[in-house]
Amino acid sequence: MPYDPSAFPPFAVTVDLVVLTVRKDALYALVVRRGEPPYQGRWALPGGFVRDDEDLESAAGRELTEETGLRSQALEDQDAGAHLEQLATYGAPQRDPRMRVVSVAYLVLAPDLPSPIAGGDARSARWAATDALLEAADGADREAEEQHVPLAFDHGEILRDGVERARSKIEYSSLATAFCPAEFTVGELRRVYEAVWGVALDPRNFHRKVTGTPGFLVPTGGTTTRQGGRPAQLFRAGGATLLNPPMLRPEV
Amino acid sequence: MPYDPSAFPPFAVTVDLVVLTVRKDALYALVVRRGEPPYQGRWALPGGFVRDDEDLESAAGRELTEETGLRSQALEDQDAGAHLEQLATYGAPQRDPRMRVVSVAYLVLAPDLPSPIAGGDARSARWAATDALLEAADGADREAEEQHVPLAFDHGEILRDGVERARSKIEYSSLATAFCPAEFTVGELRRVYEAVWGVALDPRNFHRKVTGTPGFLVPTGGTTTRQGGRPAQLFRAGGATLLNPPMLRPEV
DNA sequence: CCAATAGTGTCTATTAGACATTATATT
DNA sequence: AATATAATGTCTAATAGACACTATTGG
Repeated sequence: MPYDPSAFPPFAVTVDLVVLTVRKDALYALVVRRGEPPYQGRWALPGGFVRDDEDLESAAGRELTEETGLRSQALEDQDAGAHLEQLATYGAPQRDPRMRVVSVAYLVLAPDLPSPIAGGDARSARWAATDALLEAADGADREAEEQHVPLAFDHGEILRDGVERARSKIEYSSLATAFCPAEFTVGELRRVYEAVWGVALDPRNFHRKVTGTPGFLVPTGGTTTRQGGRPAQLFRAGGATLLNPPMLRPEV
Repeated sequence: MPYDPSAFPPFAVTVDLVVLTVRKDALYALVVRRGEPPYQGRWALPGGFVRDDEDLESAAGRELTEETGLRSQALEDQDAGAHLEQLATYGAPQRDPRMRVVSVAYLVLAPDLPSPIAGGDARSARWAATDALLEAADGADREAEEQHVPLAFDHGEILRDGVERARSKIEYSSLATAFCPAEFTVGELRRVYEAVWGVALDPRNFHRKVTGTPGFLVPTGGTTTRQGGRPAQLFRAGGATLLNPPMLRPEV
């Protein structure tokens, strides 16, 4: 096709973030309250327009920092910080009633933050259990109830895809450690798996499995009793990104 | 953010296709020759602009039909036709020197086509071995050689991501059948795995594994000798999309 | 006959999962 | 002492992988 700037329709491009964390033994997502129409007053995923000279991943990282104060951490990096990866792109013609918007969604896996949310636009941001958010997206009949209001736009669908991505990725990658602080115990890592998958795992088999997978965990030498009981060894994430053999999700 | 149409920079949105097929026991990708600058004369992935009122997946399906005559087949459908799924989105600011373009890449897995390519713009389209295309992307030193010219734009990177997606997805899904005709033998399916992974598999263990995985294969009753030797049973793809247990790629 | 592919059977080392036991902290 | 969590050990059924063997075509 010949180059003709008038031959293509103009789009707005945004990034939306599915920021997940584990707290209170459940999976939580970051949502922000919308201040203007459409969907005024409803909860939505954080996000915003991609700037003129900005890479997509840079835009996602910038939005993340603006909303949470977290530093993003691309796939390559190993240091502390949240894991960030591209999730999928959503571009149905009427997904935003104002104009044609294509949104590139990014998935962020973050440890439970000490301060609730320390960002700029934090007044109207909160963590919400993904269970409740996704229930709302399904059962549209009882919206009147407490938290059972679906997310704005197609953000319910995006959140569902993000949760499913997280659930499957911790099977065959070491990403579950992204939900943990820099140093963590085997029990804490197990509680991450249990929260994300929504199942109970045998602590003894889990311990044998993760400590036996090469490159998954590296002992730091320290111990902690923050969970009560016998002191547990502290680990940090090892260099391995792909787990072989994978962690097996029960009865799938 | 308040709604202000002048507040966001305009983007062009395109779809690019990674169309893969198995032929001659190797993985091949569809490429088209560029007629205009930039990268004039170079090979590129097929693709084009998303139209004003068009869904992203519809645009990908339309481009696929235009380029190959194939009917696309979204994830839900089970009938004959190529498998189509979203791969990833590429939006580096300078990836197209003419203007800011965000490209949503789609992955298509197609059976080996009887006629080479029966589409509109087929004059300058061909199947190319992915090995050669990706070698070119790596070793930029010997571009002078036969096919060792890298793909236009960032299409080498997109192709690499598509091949990697295909390699990993046939492990835990029944997608390998998308490379086969409607009816196929266990041996033909095994050659698909061998071509995509680039390994040799034990025919006897493979047979036991795939026929023992519930929902993977459904016998049609017919037989064929098109491969020579003893007649082989014909199968079609079963309803299962996720394989449990997964096929295991050797020595990864 | 031989060569080629299809299909089934057998053996073994490994492993997932169930569960016992010991260790070390707090209350 | 009672209780909680950590860590290691044992047993068994299931399985991946190696490989023997038979079946059925074409040349």
